[in-house]
Amino acid sequence: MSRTIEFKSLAPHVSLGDLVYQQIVEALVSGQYAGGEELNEVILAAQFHVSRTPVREALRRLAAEGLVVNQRNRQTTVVEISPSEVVQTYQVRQILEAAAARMAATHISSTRLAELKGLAKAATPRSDADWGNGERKFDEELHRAVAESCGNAKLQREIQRYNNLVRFVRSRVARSPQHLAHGHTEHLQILTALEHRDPTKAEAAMSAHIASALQVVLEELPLLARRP
Amino acid sequence: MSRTIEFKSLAPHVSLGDLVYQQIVEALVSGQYAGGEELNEVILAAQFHVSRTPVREALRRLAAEGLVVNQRNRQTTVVEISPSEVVQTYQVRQILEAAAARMAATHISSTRLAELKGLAKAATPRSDADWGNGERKFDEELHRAVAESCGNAKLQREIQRYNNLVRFVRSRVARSPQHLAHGHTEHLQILTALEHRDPTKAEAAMSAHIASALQVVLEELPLLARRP
DNA sequence: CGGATGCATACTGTATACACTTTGCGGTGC
DNA sequence: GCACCGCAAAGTGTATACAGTATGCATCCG
Repeated sequence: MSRTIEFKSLAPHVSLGDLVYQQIVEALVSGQYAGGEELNEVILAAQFHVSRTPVREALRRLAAEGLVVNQRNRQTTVVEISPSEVVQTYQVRQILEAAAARMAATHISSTRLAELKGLAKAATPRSDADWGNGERKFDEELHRAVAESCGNAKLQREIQRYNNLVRFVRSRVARSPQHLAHGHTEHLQILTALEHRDPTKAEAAMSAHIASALQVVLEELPLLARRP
Repeated sequence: MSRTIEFKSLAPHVSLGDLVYQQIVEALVSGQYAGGEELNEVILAAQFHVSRTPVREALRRLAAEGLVVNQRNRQTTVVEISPSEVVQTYQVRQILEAAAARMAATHISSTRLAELKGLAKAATPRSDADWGNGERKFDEELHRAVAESCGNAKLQREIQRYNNLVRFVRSRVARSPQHLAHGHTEHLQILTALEHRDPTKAEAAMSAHIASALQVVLEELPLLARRP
């Protein structure tokens, strides 16, 4: 299994710990590690051509975010996601982002709204094969805009922090891009509620959106068992 | 300023990093550091009679929780809490715990409810000087019970993690114990809603409770300026 | 043949040494 | 006198050496 990793990047004032962290997150979120797999500090250090110190730093950070588990004197292991934990993760996301949507309805700037409308148009598929990229970008930007525009930096921070776990969980269970098409009308409803500056509707739309995303994911759950 | 710290405790399978972390949290939450104060790794290591490694670990963890800030190549500093950040912190807490209360209404066990009722009785003051301890214990246990009984381990974890920041913020601004007396009837309303298994009322009661706790704190805000 | 015991091994936990970055101060040249 | 340059000190970032702990295996005893 070739899992060699290249970087030693050109970034000047970013610590190796940060780089290693980002690399491992990317690897985890793109499904390169199996649930329960052991992450050996020495091996990782060799792969990244750094010492154990930055690797340890990254692993502790990942553990704090819930992507890996480390018990004292044991190798840290990639978290195993049970169906019930998928539900729990989406529930927490629902709680955080629904609240953010409610607040964003009164705080979001009109320029930001205009940006989103542009992306929404771009995401509308010309052909049916055309889904994918445009919709994914719209999805990401919408959620990001809601978090950034909620008017509460601490809530924004929690949402973005939690997003790593969400991406991790999703990468374990969602394979088909069907949820993208599925989510388009929901996204538009959220956007419309924001345009109308309607907190209640924005909250409800976001809540429904995440609930339905969970449903889509749950239908694919049998996949959970067989992972690389 | 004698800030010597004793431990080197008897705990067998707890790492020094954990111990240092707990000690610093305790120090931060009990107001032993001023906002903006610099936390020097070497000095802390000396105070705890350990090397810099566990200290660094603890500091990174605290940074992840938002109690301190560290920029690359700069000393980590204790976070400075502005009035607006007090509001933001309580808002996030409100979002998380109100949701937990709603869920706990359907999940909490009757034995747990009985425990809480016992504490509630014990917290009712015989004399007026008697507030304080009983009420604080009731408060803590109620919030803990709600988090633990919400039926979502991930939500519970986020609440407990966030609680460190809440305690930190509160320690900066709340001086008088007046909020304890103030909160008693609100606590009872939460408990009653839980007993009635009424999610909506439980959520509303918790939400109102935290909002009013914020109000009490805001009235003491002038204190924010002058800290040790 | 089964089980317990001791040892080797492979890790993580901690300490320490070294490198790099930032910053403030002092000297020097204009 | 002022500005700029350079250097030294202090502090963090990283690497590495050392210590401690859990675990599997082999061996020995019953």
